[in-house]
Amino acid sequence: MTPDVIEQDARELLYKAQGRVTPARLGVLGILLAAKSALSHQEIEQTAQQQGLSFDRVTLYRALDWLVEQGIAHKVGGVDRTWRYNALAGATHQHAHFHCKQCGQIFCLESLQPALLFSLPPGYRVEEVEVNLQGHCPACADPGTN
Amino acid sequence: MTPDVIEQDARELLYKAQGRVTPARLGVLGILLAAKSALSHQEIEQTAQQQGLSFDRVTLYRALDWLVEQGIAHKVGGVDRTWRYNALAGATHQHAHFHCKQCGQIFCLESLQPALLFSLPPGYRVEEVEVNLQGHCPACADPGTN
DNA sequence: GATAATAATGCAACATAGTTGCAGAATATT
DNA sequence: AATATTCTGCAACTATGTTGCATTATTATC
Repeated sequence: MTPDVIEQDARELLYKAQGRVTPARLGVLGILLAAKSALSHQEIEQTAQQQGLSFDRVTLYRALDWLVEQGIAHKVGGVDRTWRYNALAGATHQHAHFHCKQCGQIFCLESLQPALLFSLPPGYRVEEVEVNLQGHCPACADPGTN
Repeated sequence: MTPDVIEQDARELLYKAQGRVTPARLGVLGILLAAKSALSHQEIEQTAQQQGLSFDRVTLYRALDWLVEQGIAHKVGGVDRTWRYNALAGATHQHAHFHCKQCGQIFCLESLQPALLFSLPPGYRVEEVEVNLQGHCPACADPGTN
């Protein structure tokens, strides 16, 4: 995806939601769409700066919250206890996340889902599932293949 | 378990570890041993106050870190992105946690473990697993039975 | 294209979780 | 009882996240 295509995508997504299309939201959503893994607030801020964008820390928090509210982005709790965000392009809400200990990236594992529940003790009513795996991602586990 | 038995247990565990037996460590470990679920730093501090114990916030952090280092306690990341601690009486390290939305308690689910890994994409090397479930615990889901 | 209503932004200040350095106090060892 | 070592408490600090409010930008309407 080229930058312009991403910007266009971001713009469309924002139009569909009820709210205003602002540079901050466009920028943030663009960054999320371009990212291959979930980004922390800090990573987003840095990327924005590299792109010449600049907005307040608070604005970023609010833009992210808003994107999550609108169902455009996804807020995931990583192993380091900070929130990360990614733009879900039609992904289901409940899926596992893999945190690579080496490169630090977080990957969504859409496939790892149904195997979970069958040994749950009786009486528990499960409403949300969070699965965080840690280890080495394919690229870091076996650098030869890339 | 009565308070004295717990204190005795705590004392023994501390003796076995290499380090000093201090009131703070005894108190903290006692609280953890008496708890049915994983406690946050804040909850431990409150409980300690109720018992007439008093130590600095920092001391508590350090005591907890030390207990974790010694393998006496277990540090788990809850859904609210804060750390919680519990004294693991022979429990395996890798098990799921259940966070009750109503009573806020966190339960360890020792049974929920082996079903996890089989649909993982190839290439990932998993070294740690964190499973956080949210919902209603048996007591809150069906108050009649208690 | 200008105007008005509404919504988003920036700033400052605050809240909470957690960390670090260091002097003084407590523990274990002899 | 004296010593070396290790904890503790204090103060200050960092990082993450939140709130209130005045200012600015967006969008719908004219």
